[in-house]
Amino acid sequence: VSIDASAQPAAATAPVPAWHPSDCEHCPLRKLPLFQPVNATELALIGELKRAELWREADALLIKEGENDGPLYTLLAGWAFRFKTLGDGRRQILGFLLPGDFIGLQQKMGDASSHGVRTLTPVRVCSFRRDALWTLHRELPSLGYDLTWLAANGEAQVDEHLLSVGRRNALERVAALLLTLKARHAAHEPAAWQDGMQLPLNQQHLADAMGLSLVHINRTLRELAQRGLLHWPRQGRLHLPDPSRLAALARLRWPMPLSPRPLI
Amino acid sequence: VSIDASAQPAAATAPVPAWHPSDCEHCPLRKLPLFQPVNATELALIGELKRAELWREADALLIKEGENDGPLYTLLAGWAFRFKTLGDGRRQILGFLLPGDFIGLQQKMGDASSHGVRTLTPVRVCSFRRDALWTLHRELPSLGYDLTWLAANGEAQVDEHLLSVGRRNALERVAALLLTLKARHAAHEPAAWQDGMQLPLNQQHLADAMGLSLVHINRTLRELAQRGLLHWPRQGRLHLPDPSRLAALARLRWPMPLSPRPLI
DNA sequence: CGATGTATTGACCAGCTTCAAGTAACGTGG
DNA sequence: CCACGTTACTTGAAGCTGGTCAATACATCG
Repeated sequence: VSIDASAQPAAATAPVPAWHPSDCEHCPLRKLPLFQPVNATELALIGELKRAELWREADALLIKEGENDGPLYTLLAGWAFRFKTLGDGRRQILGFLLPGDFIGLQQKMGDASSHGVRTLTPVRVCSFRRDALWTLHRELPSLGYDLTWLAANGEAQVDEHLLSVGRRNALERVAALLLTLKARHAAHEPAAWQDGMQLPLNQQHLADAMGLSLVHINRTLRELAQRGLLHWPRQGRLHLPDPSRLAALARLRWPMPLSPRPLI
Repeated sequence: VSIDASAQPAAATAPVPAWHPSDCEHCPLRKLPLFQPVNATELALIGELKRAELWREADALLIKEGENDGPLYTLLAGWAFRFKTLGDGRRQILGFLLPGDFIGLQQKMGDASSHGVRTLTPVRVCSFRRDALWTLHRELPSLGYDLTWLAANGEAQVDEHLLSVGRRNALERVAALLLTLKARHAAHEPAAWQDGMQLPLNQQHLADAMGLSLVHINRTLRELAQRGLLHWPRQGRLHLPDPSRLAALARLRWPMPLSPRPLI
């Protein structure tokens, strides 16, 4: 996929392009069982609040760390991650963002603490008007409820991640992360199970997500491979031959329950 | 403070006691600048949804891990903490709850992942009706917005915690945690700065929060004390003589900005 | 006074980090 | 088409941070 992102104006300065709310109806994401159905009224309001559909290249900064009035996005295609930085270069990846995830909730709600968002692949996003959060609540409480749901669900995901980093050892951490990503990925491409999944991460990303060093991530991956729990050829697709055994190692429930989520 | 919690019926089975919404107006928490003002309409709705005011003793389980239709509380007085467990006894404390914090948002929003809540001190809580979350959104979107704010703010707090556990060393972690608790505590008792703060935690709690062992927490505290950054006599009040130096050690912004939060 | 929970300290060890070097894959320009 | 630069991955050796085990001190409470 070759994308020239510079041809796209930045979100903040872009003139409002021709946009038809009806495009929302054809959003292929909504057809997935991963997402809750919406009624026509809700769909119409979401369409109204939409400002533009944008492309960004891989490794692009969607939201700057520390920014407190950043943009509001829904990720339509591609992967990204949230992160925080410690000033001397130490970086902690807080979580990964997959299609359908809402981006920027924290930025809009108080300036307390803030994180950055960076793309992992070329990405397509919906950008929303700055006042969308409040409008959604005011006009359609059901969508306001969905926003609370998304925020609470986001916290639950970070909770689980914190459990890993705080109390699991390296093998367990990597097992838990890869299984979680596999489960979330499978909800988008149920067909791709057989030939493994294309993970757009390198070992540095894994290290920064797990609070480990790059070197130790490498050793841990090789250990998992040696135990027959993982095949991940260079630049190739990730295979997890025995998810149940991995889940037992990580003390993780498997299969992982994924409840249908709102898509805004 | 001597409290016999067994004299109070469990929340789920309690008959609705005599309750006057006007009590909400006199809630001493609302007088603190930490909390956003509410108008009469909002106050009335909150009062309506309130079910009871309950006491719990110290070290009581407010919410069981794994429970997915648990109660909904606002913490009125006392401290508590959220935690997750790994099955073989390993426990990760996810965060600490202080008066004004809303408890149980995650439990109500999907069953994905769940955590427990345990009190640190004797505690007074408001319990809400099960459908309060939806009613708040439907009847008063401004309160629905507040709920989203609270959920997003909760995620931001866990984000910061995850940064500590993932990328700070033991000294930095403890410094960051104690400073954060000091800042939050000070918002409730601005007067108590001089003679230190009463922290209702033991070293095991610190260890489980920071992803460290009990022994290493002890050594870290003594190291901080030796550097003159901390005085914490047994069972006594915690003094942080030089918060700025602590903050520099932890690479934390100081003074810590605390924006006014909604109180529901 | 003994029982219990919490804090403290030492000795030893292991998991993980750091440093360093080497290999493989890929894109670019000559 | 090859030389080269760049990036990601791999591996070894050494060392440090933090874990485990175990014993002791201290405090509170019945």
